[in-house]
Amino acid sequence: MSERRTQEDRTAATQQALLKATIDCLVEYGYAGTTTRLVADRAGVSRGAQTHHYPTKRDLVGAAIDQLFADQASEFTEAFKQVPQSERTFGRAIDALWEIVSGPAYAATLEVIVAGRTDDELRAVIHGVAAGLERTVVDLLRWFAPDIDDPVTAQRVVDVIFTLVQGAAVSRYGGFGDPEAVIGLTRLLAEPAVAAIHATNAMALGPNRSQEDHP
Amino acid sequence: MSERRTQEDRTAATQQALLKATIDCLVEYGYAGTTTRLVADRAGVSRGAQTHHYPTKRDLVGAAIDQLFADQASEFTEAFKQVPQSERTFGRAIDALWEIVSGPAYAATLEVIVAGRTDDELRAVIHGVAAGLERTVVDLLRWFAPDIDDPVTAQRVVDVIFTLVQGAAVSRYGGFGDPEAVIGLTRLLAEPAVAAIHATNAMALGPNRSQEDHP
DNA sequence: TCCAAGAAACCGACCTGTTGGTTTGTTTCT
DNA sequence: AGAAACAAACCAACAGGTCGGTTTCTTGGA
Repeated sequence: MSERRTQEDRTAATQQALLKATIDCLVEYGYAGTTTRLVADRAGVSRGAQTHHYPTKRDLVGAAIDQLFADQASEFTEAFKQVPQSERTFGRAIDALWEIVSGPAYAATLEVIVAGRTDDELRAVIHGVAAGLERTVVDLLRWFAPDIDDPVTAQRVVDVIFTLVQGAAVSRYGGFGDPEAVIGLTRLLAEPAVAAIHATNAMALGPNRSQEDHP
Repeated sequence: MSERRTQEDRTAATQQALLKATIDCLVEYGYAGTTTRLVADRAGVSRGAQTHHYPTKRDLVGAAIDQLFADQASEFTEAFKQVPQSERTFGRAIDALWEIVSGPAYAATLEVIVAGRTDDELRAVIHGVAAGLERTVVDLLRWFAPDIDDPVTAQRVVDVIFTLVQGAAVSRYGGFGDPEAVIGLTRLLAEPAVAAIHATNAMALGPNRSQEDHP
């Protein structure tokens, strides 16, 4: 019965448990409702251990945000990767996106985004990891639209789609409108919209955003 | 110096001050940071008075939500009404929408929406007033697109636009993407999209949403 | 190989401040 | 006089954070 675990293993285990519990609590009770005690309990970890690994609540939530965004990135990649080659249309991508954004992970994400609105340190953390997640999503979605060569255009299309799906998620939380219908409509219009963007791309968009990231 | 005020005046004044202070606090400190003491202080009202008019925090915030959504409705109407007849294009409407959603009122709204996600009573209040606000916005935007006769289509278009703008607002808070660019693009694509919707409207959208509200 | 000493993980009691809500009393209008 | 609006003291609950002490692993010298 003697299970001798290395220190590294122990820290990894409890930290993992804590972060998972934190994310769960964010989903279930919101940011304010996510107390350190609750997290510790849920993680099956003593409060002392929690404070040892994450001295302050911000440390805890900050680490959880890192994990959360990383998880989301994997979730995206996973969901997209398993779409058969033949079905890689924009509509399908939107479906996948919508499903993910409807899940618990995005609830937690929205929670920290809103919390970050009035918490400078938190916001800094979020903005830091947001860029990475965005890059992942962009790369993935670009994968779904190989016909778009211009990286700027691709970026814009992805932006619009993601923005729309995100807005739909918020609408659902708020009880506005009919998010499902919006998504359905978006799915229908996605491809023609891309064409339209291609058409308007050369003109009228000059002034802003001259610099762009390049591989 | 004796200013004799009627009871009715007094209650109206302090309640008004409290609700305004509540909304301000929501904007500045978020839902969790909006404590009853803070609100009372900011309203220049004793805590006793506050508890007299709104015995519980939920009563306070609930009333504030009513006011908030009513304010938003007026703000929308106001902003839209003062757009000259000649400029009533969808693009212009989107600009107005974006400006409003970038303002403090929407920050407070998002705050309570997210809070409502994990607070049943709050959510009930929000869902209650959301319908009213939605109706206002729909009516207003329809005003900007008189060529859309079909109420179902009009509703859908408005839904999409509002969803997009809302998503852009959240994106900005989260540090995602380039919300301004998304809005710009939306403005460019709005009119062609309407045409496309008109084209696809007859087909493929049958199954869901057969019933609709009618004037 | 063994074992002492150090480091890291862990534990739970404790402290301080704040929260929402209650209660008791005072002022202002009716 | 009676009711309301208002004021402030008060309370229990709970938050995040600190702290002394215990257990578990690691390490390096005999």
